[in-house]
Formats: sequence, structure tokens, C-alpha cells
Amino acid sequence: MRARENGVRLTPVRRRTLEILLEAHGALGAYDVLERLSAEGYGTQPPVAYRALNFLVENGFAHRIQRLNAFTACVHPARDHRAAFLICARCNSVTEACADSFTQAMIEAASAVGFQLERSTIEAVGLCSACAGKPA
Amino acid sequence: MRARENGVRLTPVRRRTLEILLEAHGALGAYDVLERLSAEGYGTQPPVAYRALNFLVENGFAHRIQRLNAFTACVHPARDHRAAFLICARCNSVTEACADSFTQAMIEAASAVGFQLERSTIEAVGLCSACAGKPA
DNA sequence: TGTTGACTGTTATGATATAACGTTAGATAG
DNA sequence: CTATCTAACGTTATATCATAACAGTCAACA
Repeated sequence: MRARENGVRLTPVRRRTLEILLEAHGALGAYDVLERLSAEGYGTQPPVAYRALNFLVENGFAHRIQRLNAFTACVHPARDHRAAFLICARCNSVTEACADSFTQAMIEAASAVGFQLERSTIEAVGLCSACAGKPA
Repeated sequence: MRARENGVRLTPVRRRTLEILLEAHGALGAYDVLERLSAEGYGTQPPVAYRALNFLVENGFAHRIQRLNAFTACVHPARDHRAAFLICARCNSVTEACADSFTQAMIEAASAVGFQLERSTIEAVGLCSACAGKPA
């Protein structure tokens, strides 16, 4: 496991936090996660949730969705990858897509203006297939 | 002017807010803007800044940078365009680049999973040319 | 078995953002 | 010109998101 390599562990709170994200269909706010954790006997204060979530993000188990101030489990936890998120403007559901093809184009475009790209997040807003079918 | 078309005006606060963004080299937080506005005799409370900033964003004069919880003047206010932001991890400077080429690729990739793309924001983190030269 | 470092939990606070309400002022129909 | 309408403004109050700092726990290991 990736976590172990750095002398770092997937502890109960962290594991449970990941499960909570996986059970949710869509992204969860840190305080939503905290509510569930504290109901199950873990700590009750914000840092408990933020620490677990940050751990998951740093170790590739989850992503942070800036636009929603929320977190979502990663669908490809094993591979190192560039992700793109499709956020439904109506129902806030989040679909993770693989963005390797266009991030390569971005890296080249960035280096044209002298910018060394490290990480990139693509967050796109639109309508998911479910909501696109419904009337406004 | 675009704003006029919708029965809506570029009032003094709004104009001044835009100037403040233009004068800043890089993105400003809403409270930074508010500080300047209130020092100049405009309102002193957060909604004053948020309303002006939201107006500018909705009318294409500025962009919101989610990752920084900040706002920046748009470099192509006239044209309808897709923007990509290159954010320096060291100095937080923001470079706006045109992303029309890869957003087209994104729109196609999204529609492959049934997603109708409306708007998209690309926020990439890396090192700007100035910081890339310096030692860590 | 004493030290170390990762982890957990807490208190307290900071930073970001919006709801709701009353007032002001420019546009326009009568 | 004046009544009315609505965009915009400013305020109070509060909601929401996030982190600093510190004390205690526990497993690993010299």
C-alpha cells in the first residue's frame, strides 16, 4: 500500500472516512463527514475530519472538489493519474473522468508561457445525463 | 457594453472593484477588495465586495479562482472564452491562458459519458517562470 | 524501557460567504 | 412633474468552511 511506504498508516478513522466517501454517491463536505464520524464515536471536532480527508487526498484515495468545498473518493486509487471532474449544476453529482489526454496538451501550453506544471485539477460544470433529460 | 444589454450597470463600486483587481498583480480575496473599498468610502461589510465581485464574474469582467478563494480581472473581457489558470504554488500569482483548444477536447470527452458541458474552469498548479528559477 | 514520531482529540479562532431587511436613486409611464 | 418600479447599496446578523496550537495515546524500536 502506498501509505505504508511513507511510514504512514490507514488507521480506523481514515479507513472509515474513506468508506463514508465511497458510500456517498457524490461529494461530501468536511462537516458532513464529521457528523457521521462523530456519530460513530470518533472525534467531534473539525480537525478530525479535515485531517482524515487531507490524508486521503495526499495519498491518492480521494480528491478535493474546490468548487463544492467537498471531497469525493477516487475511482482509480491505485494509479497515478490526472483527473477531471464533471459537476452537475443541478444535482451537484460529481463524475470523475480521466484527463490524461488533455493534461498533456496543457503541460505543453503552460511551458510555452514558462510555467512548469505540477498538478492540475479540471473542474467542469454542466448537466449530468440524468438532469439533462428532465425539464428545468 | 455587455452589462448594459441586460438592463444592468457598471456602477462606481463595481467599476472601482474592477480597477482594484486590475491594479493587483494576481488574484485578490474578497476581503482584500473589501478593505480597499471601505477605505475609499464604500460600504464596509462583506456583501458589498461579494456583490460587486459576483457582478464582475457574471458579466465576464473577472474570474473566480476556486483554489485560492480569490478573484482576478479577466484579460479578455470582450470575448466569450474558456479560460485556464496557471497558479504558482510558491508566489500564488495567477496567469490566465486561453484554453479553447483543450476545452473542445473536454466537451467531447464529457459527452461520451452523457455529460453536457456548460462552463469549465481549469486551474492548474505549478511554478511560474519567476519562481522556477529560484532555489526552493 | 525509555525515546521517538505518528496519530487522535480538544479548545479556540480565523477565513470565507450569504440571508434578510430597509433605504436610495435612476428610469419610465402616466 | 410625480408616482411607481426595480436595480443597487449598505447594514446587521449569521452561516459555512478551515486551521493553529497543545495535550494525551500508542506502536516501533534502539
